[in-house]
Amino acid sequence: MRYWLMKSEPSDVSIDDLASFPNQTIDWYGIRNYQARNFMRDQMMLGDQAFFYHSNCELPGIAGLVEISSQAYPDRTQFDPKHRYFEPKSTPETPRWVNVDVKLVRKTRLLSLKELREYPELATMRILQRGNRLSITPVDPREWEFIAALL
DNA sequence: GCCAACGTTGGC
DNA sequence: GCCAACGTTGGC
Repeated sequence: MRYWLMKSEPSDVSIDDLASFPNQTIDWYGIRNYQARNFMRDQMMLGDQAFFYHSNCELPGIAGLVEISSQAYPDRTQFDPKHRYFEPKSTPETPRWVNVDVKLVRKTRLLSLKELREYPELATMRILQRGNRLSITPVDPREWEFIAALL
């Protein structure tokens, strides 16, 4: 089992939005970065755990715990010409983008980015590195345990 | 809204 | 295959 951190803009999908969805589950659509796609396609397994992270908002930080509840499959939004995530180069036979399903485990307190930066134990986390933009990143098990104990 | 950092595109 | 230009991300 692996651990992950997955960013979402709360103006798009917040932790409270996720809690309100059927089965408290969402298809993690809209990933248009090859590295993040490959994580979902090649490494994510059913039952993997992830932090749900609020990004690009007033108070960025970890907002909840989620788990991976499906294998990767083609992202529906790439086929919809009217969708902002439309991908003209994708066909149903050769889809370029995939997503997994993500299910809420529980909402947590907001563990802010500012607080995350205060712990030397977390200094090597990808999310804390300068210029980091990757929206899905692996989390080291030791970092996972450390953060989980703070929530 | 600013802007640094990064990923992608496309001409050559 | 290089790399300049461009678009996006995301903290502040």
